[in-house]
Amino acid sequence: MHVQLPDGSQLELPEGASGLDAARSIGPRLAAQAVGVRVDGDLSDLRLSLEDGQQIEILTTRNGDDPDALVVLRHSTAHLLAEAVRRLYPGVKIAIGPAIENGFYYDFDFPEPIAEEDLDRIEEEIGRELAEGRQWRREELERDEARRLFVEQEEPYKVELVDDAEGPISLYTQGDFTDLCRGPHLIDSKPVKAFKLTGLAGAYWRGDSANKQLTRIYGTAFFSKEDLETHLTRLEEAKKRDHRRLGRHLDLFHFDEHSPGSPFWHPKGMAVFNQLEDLRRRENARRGYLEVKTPLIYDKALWVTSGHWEKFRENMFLIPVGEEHVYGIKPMNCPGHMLLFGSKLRSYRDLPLRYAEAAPLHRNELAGTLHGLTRVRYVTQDDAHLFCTEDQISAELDGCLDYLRYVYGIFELEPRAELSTRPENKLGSDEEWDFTEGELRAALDRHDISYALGAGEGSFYGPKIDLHITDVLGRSWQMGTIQLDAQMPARFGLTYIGADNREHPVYVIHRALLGSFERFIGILLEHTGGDLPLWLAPVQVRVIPVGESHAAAAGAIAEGLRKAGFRADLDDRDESVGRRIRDAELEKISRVVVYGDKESADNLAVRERGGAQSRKTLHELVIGLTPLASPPSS
RNA sequence: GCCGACGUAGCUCAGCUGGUAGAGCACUUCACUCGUAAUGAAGGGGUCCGCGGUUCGAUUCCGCGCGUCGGCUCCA
Repeated sequence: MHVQLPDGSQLELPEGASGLDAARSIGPRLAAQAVGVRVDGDLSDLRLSLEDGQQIEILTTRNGDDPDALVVLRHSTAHLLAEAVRRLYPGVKIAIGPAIENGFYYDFDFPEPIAEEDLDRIEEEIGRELAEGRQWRREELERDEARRLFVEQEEPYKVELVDDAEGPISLYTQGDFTDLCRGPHLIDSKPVKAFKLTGLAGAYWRGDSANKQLTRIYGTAFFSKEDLETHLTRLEEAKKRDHRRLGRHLDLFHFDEHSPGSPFWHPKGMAVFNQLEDLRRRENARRGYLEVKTPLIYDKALWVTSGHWEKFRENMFLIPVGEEHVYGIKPMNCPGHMLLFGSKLRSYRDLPLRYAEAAPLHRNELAGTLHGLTRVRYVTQDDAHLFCTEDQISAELDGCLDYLRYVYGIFELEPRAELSTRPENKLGSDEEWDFTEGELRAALDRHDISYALGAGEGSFYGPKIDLHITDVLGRSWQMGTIQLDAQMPARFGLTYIGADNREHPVYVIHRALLGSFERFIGILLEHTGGDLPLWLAPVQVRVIPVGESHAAAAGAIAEGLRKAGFRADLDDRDESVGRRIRDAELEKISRVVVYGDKESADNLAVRERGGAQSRKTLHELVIGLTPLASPPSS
């Protein structure tokens, strides 16, 4: 038979030859370095037989940048970890241990809890395994045989996995450690040149909080020590861009234990926040949205009607009022907007009706989930509810997606779209969900937006198009969301009078495009490293008088810039010019005007962040900055 | 909420095995009046997260609570 190599050449092999055989026939060095094989684009095990006509690519220890090569390395290292743990901790039960982005983990059920210090001795044990050398053997068993093996080994989690598996079971054995595993794995442990156990965490069996919590050990591995060093350095660099750190250093916001999860916005942070609010308000007005304001607290009865009492109560702050009543602080704007819509009879001529409100929302998020600005209890969404007829749904979705494209384009952010479908605790029938999910899917297709499917991740009242962005530490956050809802308007009995003079059901599109201002600012800080575009920057121009005698004139320049609509300040501290320039750099201020004996309003020394200097009149400075001082228009 | 770690000056952090605390930056004052990334000197500042316990004595050891960090679950 023949297989095709990456350079296009054909390789002749005997029937049933494996990827490893192919590597050997090319050369012994290639075979010695081989870690896996890509067959027709998919990662596969070197031991598996190839078929005639396949395209193959041998992955080796030299493919340190190839995610597939690293997956094999890390997955095998996870097995070494499990072997070490089982030797060191008799009675431990093993669960699963896959490769993940940037590393791997393995979940264990320890008889006694372990602590982070234990990682050192586990690392040493893995080091011993590597010194001895390990070879992996692959075998396939029938399910019954595999089940018997893991029952004998008293590995209940593995037995459960075998029970759920289909077809023959593949096993990998290194040393005296055998694991249920789909593979692929290394041939031997020589390629594991650098590894590190990076963390310890609790993780529920099968990701379900109703199940037992296991202990997860995280680690990473590379084909060279240099690659590991590079990885660790990159992590350190990333931490410097952490929005929580930037928020403190740039004096944007802080948190206090008296109100966990609720940011205190400092004047400079508020300047950023307000710019986003202005963008929202201006663009909403252009697109036919109507600004409203609805109450922050509502009687429990409203939450019962909306379904929040049943589905969302644990996440709500509740206030007892007198003996009889309980009020809930709103975690979402939708119920209030339902009441507003229902406050009078609506005609088809009124639709679509687009209510927008960026009200403060409070969600009692679990303590362990709070995370700087990206997960807060005090949330402000750029929220809107679009009330429309069934016929108007697709046009309204088009409007949302167009708006979405505009707003993310401004920030040069490229979110990943996800279609989140009906969850287990949904309201409404499957037929209704078929319809709403279909509408969202069609809208995404119309706009040629590729998306992942988030099965079961929809809101309890409707499916969603979600937009996700990754933070500086590689964590994915949901930003914007567009949700199509037939449930809530029905629960509120919302209808409109059609041209036929009869009542018809109303649909609602819940949409937030930035998501929340809090999370958006957090992500934006990380993506820009705090170097915000001029229109968002808290201080756009700083004026530095050279000496005391220049303070008044320099102050007038700053004042002139403020009158022209810029956020300008004056640094007349009793410090050297060099010192004040340095501070402006550290504060990431875009433009600095140094004002001394040589300067006048017609001759300013302007320094751009980074060092470029030029001379301009005040007028030229204003004219030059003006286009940068507002976001690109749609 | 769950698992693990951590909590010392405004910030970043030192502080062996118990004897009431330090540095750099920041802040205040004074001198210098300064030209594009740190002028010098002096000074002030701490219920060592909180509450209990052990001890002659607790920042240090133990328990509980609160908060933060890394994960899990959940979510904008």
